[in-house]
Amino acid sequence: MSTQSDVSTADARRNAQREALLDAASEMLVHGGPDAISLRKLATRVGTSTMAVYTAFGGKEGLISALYEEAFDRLAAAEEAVTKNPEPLLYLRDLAFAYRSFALKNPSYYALMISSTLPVPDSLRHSDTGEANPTARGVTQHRSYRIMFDAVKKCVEDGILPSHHGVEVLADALWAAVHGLCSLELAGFHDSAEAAENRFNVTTGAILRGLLTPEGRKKLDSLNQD
Amino acid sequence: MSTQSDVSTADARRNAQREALLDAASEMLVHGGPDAISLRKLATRVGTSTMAVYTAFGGKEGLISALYEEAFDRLAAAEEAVTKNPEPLLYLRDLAFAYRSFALKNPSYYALMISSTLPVPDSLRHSDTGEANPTARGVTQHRSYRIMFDAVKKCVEDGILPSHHGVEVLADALWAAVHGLCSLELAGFHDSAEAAENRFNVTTGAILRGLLTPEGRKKLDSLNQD
DNA sequence: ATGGTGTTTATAACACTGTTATATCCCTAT
DNA sequence: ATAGGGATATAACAGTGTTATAAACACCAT
Repeated sequence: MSTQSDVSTADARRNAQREALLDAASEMLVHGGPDAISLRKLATRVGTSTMAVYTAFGGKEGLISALYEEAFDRLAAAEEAVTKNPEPLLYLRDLAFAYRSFALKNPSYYALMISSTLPVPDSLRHSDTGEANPTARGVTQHRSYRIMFDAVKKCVEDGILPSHHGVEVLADALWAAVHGLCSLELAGFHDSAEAAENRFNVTTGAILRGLLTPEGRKKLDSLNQD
Repeated sequence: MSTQSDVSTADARRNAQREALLDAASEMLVHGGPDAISLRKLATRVGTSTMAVYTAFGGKEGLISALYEEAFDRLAAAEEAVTKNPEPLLYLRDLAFAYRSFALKNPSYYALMISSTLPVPDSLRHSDTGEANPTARGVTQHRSYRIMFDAVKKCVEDGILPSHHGVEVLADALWAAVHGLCSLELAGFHDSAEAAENRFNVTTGAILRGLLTPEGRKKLDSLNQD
């Protein structure tokens, strides 16, 4: 490691400190939410000054922007970890469940992701730089959205879901329902964990059933035989 | 008014200032979101000192808690303004649309309502005082929730929606979908206003269709004849 | 009407926050 | 080895919510 770090010591140290800041910030995020991230406390925890945040991220906004991107990456990783069921409808169901699991296991990250429901951290608006930036419109280009989109697309190609609505509308419909369900559950709107899970299954099942083509419904009924 | 104010001048002035603070705060909320509410600016705007907020609301938390309650009251008013269609299914559809209209017309208030998806302003947690407080569990006692709940209940009683899931699950399913759709739309996830509206109708229609009983589906098909 | 009492108010201080200016240091490239 | 440039630490600035203190006020009993 010593020789390797000699190649470009400065860049390595920069990256190391950048990740150290990100790690500490994410820990503070998980502990007390986005407001609990204080640049001063963060700096002292990492053993540097607040200026490090400005050189590495351009300020607090850039820092939480980086956390925001990491949240989407983690969600994408959770979705990618889902074994691709050959039955596209079941794969879609598994993806929805993976989304929920992510939200429940990473409530702070999830809250950060959806906290952009209006304030929109400013730095996340259509970056005119060509750089991929997971913001409002940009999210639809991110893997986390693309994975579910492709799964819906497959269902349309197989004739399970209709094509006249457009794939985007179908994907958004499922996304909206899943997101709404997770919001409710994280806010504490449930009598028990089992009740929340049941509600999730009933709702996602209903929205899929309501969108299905006649052929899709036949297939669903045959699957429910098991 | 002069004689009337003589009866209890102090209380009247208190209430007047309380509402003045609330009005100014709501204006600041609409302009720049919850973070744009500064107690100092609020006080100077109303023509008093920051202490007024502490005597009237117990602090900033109490102030936004009051705004939070007002947001739910406004939503309830918007729902109550919906003419009660004798066909419960159509009434439910109109309620959902009224919810969306409220969210689009009052984005700041709506953002405040759903901003409690996790941070939960602390003061809004299950107030052990018997006082009705629209928080997590408490919201289900609020009119804004009750109106939609009763509409769903009516559908169950009419045999349009099944009873084996329980009314709460059905109501939550619709609520979650509508909320998710509004979140997406307010975050800017739509190509045009018409596209967003279409997506809203498709999704809410699908989730209702997916939940319907066989009798309910017949009724829906007959309604779609028009 | 007047004096006492308790609440509401304004002022100022406190402990924070993010940001920025400045000056030092370290590292790299010549 | 040395001049130059970017990163850093220190400190100051402009804010924030909250709190202590003391004056003003309204009310009630005498």
